[in-house]
Parts: sequence; C-alpha cells; structure tokens
Amino acid sequence: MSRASERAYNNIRSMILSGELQPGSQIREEALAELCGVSRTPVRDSLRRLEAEMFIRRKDSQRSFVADWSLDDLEDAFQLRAMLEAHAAKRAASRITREQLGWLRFHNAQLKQAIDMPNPDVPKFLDHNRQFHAIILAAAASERLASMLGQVTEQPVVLRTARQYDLENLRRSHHDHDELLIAFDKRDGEWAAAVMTGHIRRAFHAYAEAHSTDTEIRKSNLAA
Amino acid sequence: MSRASERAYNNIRSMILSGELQPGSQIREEALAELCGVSRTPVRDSLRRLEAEMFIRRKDSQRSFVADWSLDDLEDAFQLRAMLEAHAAKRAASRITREQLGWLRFHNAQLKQAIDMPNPDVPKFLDHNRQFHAIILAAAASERLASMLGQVTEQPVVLRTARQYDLENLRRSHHDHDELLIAFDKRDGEWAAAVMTGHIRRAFHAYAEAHSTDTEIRKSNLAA
DNA sequence: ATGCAGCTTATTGTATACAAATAGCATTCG
DNA sequence: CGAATGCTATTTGTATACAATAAGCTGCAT
Repeated sequence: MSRASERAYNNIRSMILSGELQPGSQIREEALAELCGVSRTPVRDSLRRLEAEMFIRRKDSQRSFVADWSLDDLEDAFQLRAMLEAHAAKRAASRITREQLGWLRFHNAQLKQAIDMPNPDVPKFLDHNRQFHAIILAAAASERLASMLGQVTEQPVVLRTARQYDLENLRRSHHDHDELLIAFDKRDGEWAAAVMTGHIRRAFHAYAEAHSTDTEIRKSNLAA
Repeated sequence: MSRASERAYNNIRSMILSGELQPGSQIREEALAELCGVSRTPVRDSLRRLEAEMFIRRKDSQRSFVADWSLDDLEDAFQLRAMLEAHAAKRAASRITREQLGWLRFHNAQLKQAIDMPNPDVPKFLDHNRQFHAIILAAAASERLASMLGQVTEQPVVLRTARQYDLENLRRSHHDHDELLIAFDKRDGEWAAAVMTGHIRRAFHAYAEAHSTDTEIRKSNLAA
C-alpha cells in the first residue's frame, strides 16, 4: 500500500475506532479526502477496504455510513473471534517454536509488570497483550486465519474511557496467558483452545458490560 | 456496486476460478481493463477486493499475481470452511423457520433428482447444493459469518473436468443433507454441526484427490 | 565473465474532470 | 391536506492524464 492510500486508511480507521466519526453518521468521500490531505481516489480505496472489514456499511445505493454496532453485533463478532482464536491456539500448539515460546513468556511478564504497579499502565498492558496474541497467530501459520481474525479483533471504542477492563479482569487475562503457556509447552492443542475460548469470552463480557454502561450514560446525556 | 465495477469484478473472478487466468501469472490492470471493456478505475476496485479474498496476491511492491494454491492452502481453506459452516449449522438449528426448512427439502429433493438419472446433471446438482448451503447460512443470521464464509467457499477450479466429484460422493452429500434436515427438525445444533463438519471434510478429500490427479497430469504434459 | 550503474520502459499510484445517479425539496394535482 | 412528480443540488462512479516507482536492459568496469 502506497503512501497516500495508507495514510487515508489509517486515518479513517482510527477516526472510526476512536469514535471521532460517530456510528451511524454518513461519510462523504470528499470531506474525508480533505481531512486526510489526499484526493478522493485513495479515500475510495480505503472505504472499500473498511467496508469489507465491516467498519463501514453502505445503504442500498452507494452512500456510506459508519457502522453502528448493536450489542448483538458485538456478541456475534466475539463469538466468531473466540472460535477463530481457539483454532489458532490449537494450531499453534503443534507448531510453535522454542523461540516463539520465549517471546510469549517475555510479553506475558511485561504485561504482568504493567499492572503490578501502584499506577497500572493499561496502554502498556494492552500493547504486550496484542503482541502476545500476534505471536500465537503467527505460530498458527495460516494466512487466511490471520486475515479473518483481523476482521474481528478490533472493535470501535464506543467507550468513554481507555481503561476498558478493570484490574481484576486484566489479572485474570494474565493468568489465562500463563495457562496457555503451559498448554503450549505440553503441546496440548485441545487445552490451549479451551483456555483461549474462555479467555476471549471473558473479554466479551467485560466489554459488553462497559458498553451497556456507556450507552446508558449516553442516553441520559441525550435526555439532559 | 455499480455497473462497470460489478462487471469487472465478476469477469476477473470467473477468469480466475475457471483457470483462464493462470495461477502465478502476473496481472496488469490495463490489460484487464481492455478485456472487461472498462477503465482501470473499476478494475482496481475489483483487484483490491479479490486481493482481500486472497484470489490475488501482491509482491513486495505493488504488482499483482493470480494466487497459486498449494495443497496446504487448499486444506487450510477447507479446515476454516468446515469450522465456519459447522458454526453456521449450529446457529441455524435454533433459528431456522418452517419455511426455510421447506426450501431445504425442496433443494435437496432437486439435487437428488439431478443425479438419480441415467445421465446425471452435475451442474444442476451443484446449483441446488449451493442454494441448500445458502439457506443454512441465511438462517444462521450472522452477516460477519456470511462474509467470512464467502472467502473460503469457492476455490479456483484448477481441475480439468467439471465433474469434480464422482457420483458416489454426490450421493453421500445428499445423504448428509438428509441427516442435516433431521437435525434441524429436532433443533439439535450439536448434531447439525457434527454432520456439517463431516460433510465439508469429505468434500475436501474428494477435491484434494482430484487436485493431485490433475497436477500429476499437468506435470506429465509439461514433461512431454 | 560478472556485477554494478545508470538509463529506459513498463506498471502502478494519484489527482482531477466529467458523467451518472440519488436524495431532498418544491410545486402541483387529486 | 396529502401524495406524486419533476427539478436541483449533492454525492458517487468512471475515465483519463500525469506522477512516481520499480523492473529490465545496456554498457562499462573489474
């Protein structure tokens, strides 16, 4: 992907994820082109891609809108994600290298450190968490699987606060990772898959809870 | 999708699926534009889409090539497909309507009829088979799932003959469908999922066998 | 001969102009 | 007063021209 095109894609995507572009709002190509400082051509490329990734929806005729996720959509995405990540874990169990295992341990230690402080560093936690999962995906060695997972791993943060999960949840995540490491070490794909399933489903419930709290807040703001 | 764009997409896609565009061969936008009778713009749109669907790959810098599927790729795609279709069947079991069940029965009867003749009509079989699966996917009621399945349901026919599966296999497929119908009727999602898994895996082995036979033939042709 | 440098050509990326289509609005007719 | 129809403005689709980039080739030097 080339310079202008990539810039447009990343800009628009992060605007959607951050909520800067409101769910349900219409998108005009020219407006985005100006915002990104490029012409409509690369913007259109990006829109097509984002449409395939279901961040953008198109009405019957051609107009684009920012996807508006219902709780059902969210659950649907997480259900798919749980299935796919479990599959990735299963495949990874029989293929992961010693070196990759080492990196998993490293990132897991780092993310533990990030929340075992007086002032927990949540962004740091999330970053190492992301890398942890990325390594498993790489070990699974399936491009298609990676491509599909890319479609369900990031949801728009319709949430008010960056601290999506409370500390207790983050600690449990770390614990899940520990168990995954043992399963990988024993090359037990079934175990790894089971742990991963639970891991993702917990994330869903944490997210869903935050989501509904948020929409309530938003509604009351609207009413006020 | 608009006229020119859609035409380009369908044309290119079917050229890939039919093998008219050889796996591994380079793709030039302008050449395709002429072939489709449109300009490069809609061709580029289509290429992007086909790239996302992994029918087209791009080298480090920008040049596009028709994807060249190894047996491993094929197995990978089928593995994912089995998982996703099983999931669809499971969801469908609890959601499918009486009317949809009726249509399933209809298409299953039709595809049985297509091969229960002195001169089996394989294209007719394949068409009703496609519709059978489409109804289940619709009953599963998950747009994301549908979108993902779209990425793994069609593989390029690198095969010489349209009769990819022998009659025995087609009959077994019909039988699987019968069993699926019963599972749906009893709203037994687990059963439906299990039947579907086997159903797709059989398809894989039939396909793989034909594939390897074909590549052997091709090799010997190349040598001659 | 071989490998590297610079040039030439092929191919893709980006911008822009224009065509087509759609939505919103006003006006008119029932 | 409401619904339907035609007009206008907005937005997207398509084509084309031009810019940037990468591949391939030629010739020179080692």
